[in-house]
Amino acid sequence: MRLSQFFFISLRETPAEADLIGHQFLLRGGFIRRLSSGIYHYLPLAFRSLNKIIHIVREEMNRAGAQEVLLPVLHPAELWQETGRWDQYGELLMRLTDRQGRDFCLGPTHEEVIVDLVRRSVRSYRQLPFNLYQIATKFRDELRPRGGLIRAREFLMKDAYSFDRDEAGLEISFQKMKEAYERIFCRCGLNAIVVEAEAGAIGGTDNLEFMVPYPEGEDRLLQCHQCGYAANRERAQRSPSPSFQEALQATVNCPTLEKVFTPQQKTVEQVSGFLGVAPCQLVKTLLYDADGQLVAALVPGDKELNEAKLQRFLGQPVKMADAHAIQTVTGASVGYSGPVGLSEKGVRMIADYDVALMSDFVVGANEDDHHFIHTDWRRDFSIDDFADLRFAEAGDLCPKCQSPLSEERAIEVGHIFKLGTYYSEPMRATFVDESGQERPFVMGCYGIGISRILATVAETYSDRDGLIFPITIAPFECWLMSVEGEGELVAVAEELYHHLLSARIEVAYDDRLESAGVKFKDMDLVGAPIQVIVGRHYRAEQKVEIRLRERRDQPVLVPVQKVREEVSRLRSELYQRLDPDKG
RNA sequence: CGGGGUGUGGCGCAGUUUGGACAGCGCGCUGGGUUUGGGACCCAGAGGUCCCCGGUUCAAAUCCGGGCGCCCCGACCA
Repeated sequence: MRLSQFFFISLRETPAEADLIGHQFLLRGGFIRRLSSGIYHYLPLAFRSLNKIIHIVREEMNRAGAQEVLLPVLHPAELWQETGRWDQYGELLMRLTDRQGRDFCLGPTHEEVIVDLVRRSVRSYRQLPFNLYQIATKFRDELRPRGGLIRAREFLMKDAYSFDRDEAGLEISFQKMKEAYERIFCRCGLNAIVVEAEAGAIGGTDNLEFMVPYPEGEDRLLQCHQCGYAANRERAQRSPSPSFQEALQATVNCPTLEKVFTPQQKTVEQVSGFLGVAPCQLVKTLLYDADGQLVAALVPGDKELNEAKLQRFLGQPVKMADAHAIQTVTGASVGYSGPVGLSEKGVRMIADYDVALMSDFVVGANEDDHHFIHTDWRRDFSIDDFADLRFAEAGDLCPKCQSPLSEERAIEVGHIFKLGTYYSEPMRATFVDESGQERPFVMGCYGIGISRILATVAETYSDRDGLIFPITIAPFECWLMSVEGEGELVAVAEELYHHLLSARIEVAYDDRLESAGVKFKDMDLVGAPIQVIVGRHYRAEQKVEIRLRERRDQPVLVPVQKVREEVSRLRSELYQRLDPDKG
């Protein structure tokens, strides 16, 4: 491609709208432009990259036996009402009405649509298993789009749905996808860590996320470098501290319980500030409604309760008790709840492991404007169970091997779920098994953010001058320029351009009448992995300079006739690096 | 939805506090010339609903009221 004819518009200055480095380079390099919040144009450079990502995903999905389809973007409301997600999905769903007044949404995901398709087409276990996928634009009216392509409202996604006759079949489908995903991310140059995750709104049982560590990422993951345990923050479990058992047996050594006046002091910050104690000397009492039964969850004042853990422990969904329920059971308004005396009122008491280690702490007194100080759980109230209730954090102990966990931020690039019959059952999507029995399909679903991969690569591969693309998804494999706009060097560059094209190398040739400086800057900004320069070394000794974008300071000088060969060699080296079969 | 910020030629910004001058600067863009190893130089140009609506005033980019867009933090999140 000749740059003089290519739709390539780079920006000298960083647009004010971006503050992530990769987003800035994508904007400056002329890859993308914003149309509206969370909505982007993909210009030719970005589209070339996206197509390469798509090609990789397609190859690996096909290799794993999946088949590509293209499903509608516009979904009738009735389908979403069938599973209850029309209401559940909330504001994230882009809703619209057609001329007849019928409700539709733009698909944020396609479980309903695919189950509907399959239930009307597939009857027999003989037709199973299969896995259908598509690569298409998705719409989610994100509460807050951010980071450019990282979280957009309109984005490219690959979503796949597997249909099996039973759990064993699902397990096989799931493992195939896991392997395919590992290959895809490897080929894209992404170091994706597989972590356990919570199912969230999608439902189902097991699920794994593929996370790329990045300090500005919106997700957090916890990892054990000892045994390899890894989970996102929502899901990460922890072992109780080694002194937990002793703490259970310890004798009380705490001054007498005392009620103190704490007018208008409701939050942990207020109370600890007012009383002059550290937040970690408070115990928060959070009241939940578990299907009519009230549950008190206790966590240290400086820690955050993980509702998913509470639900998991109880084996049922919970919601925060409302102000009325709290008033009724504690006799006080929200903010003054405490554990003392609650058990007697039929509240189930569950405390985080950490609470066992505490003594002489502050709790709400179940009376407006009052707290207790010098509280001890062994003496002053009873606890039914200790459990892992709070979010894990760095330093907590691995649930598998008790080594300390580390925590880091990451970008989620893929997510695979075992759905089971979560959708097939309510939608009555069934097949007939060998014995003539109707059974619901056992499903899995598998997502990859295509445009998010591009964003993630941009974030994680750059230096101060621009992007540094992995060759597999670079818009061009090679970038060729001469330092002059006309003259002998240009003739050489022209010749090289044809050499490279004839070797089927994807080359961008900067034939614009720009100064050398501009061409160098643009070359580095866009980040094609191999750079070829006809310049002073040609003038001096008829040599062409070849270098890798990632190591600009280590060029090799070769005669014109050797350029094609050298570039080809470098190219295959770069591809090999990202080849999952090479190991 | 809560908190913070912001809106001025294509891009980045100044001017707004304390109303008044042709609404400025850098980059980019157009024409001409000189250049060509890291965003060159000279000359001459073009380009503006100062986010929108309303109000105050002799006078509004600037003050007041309302609205909208965009970015960040949080809530949220396949």
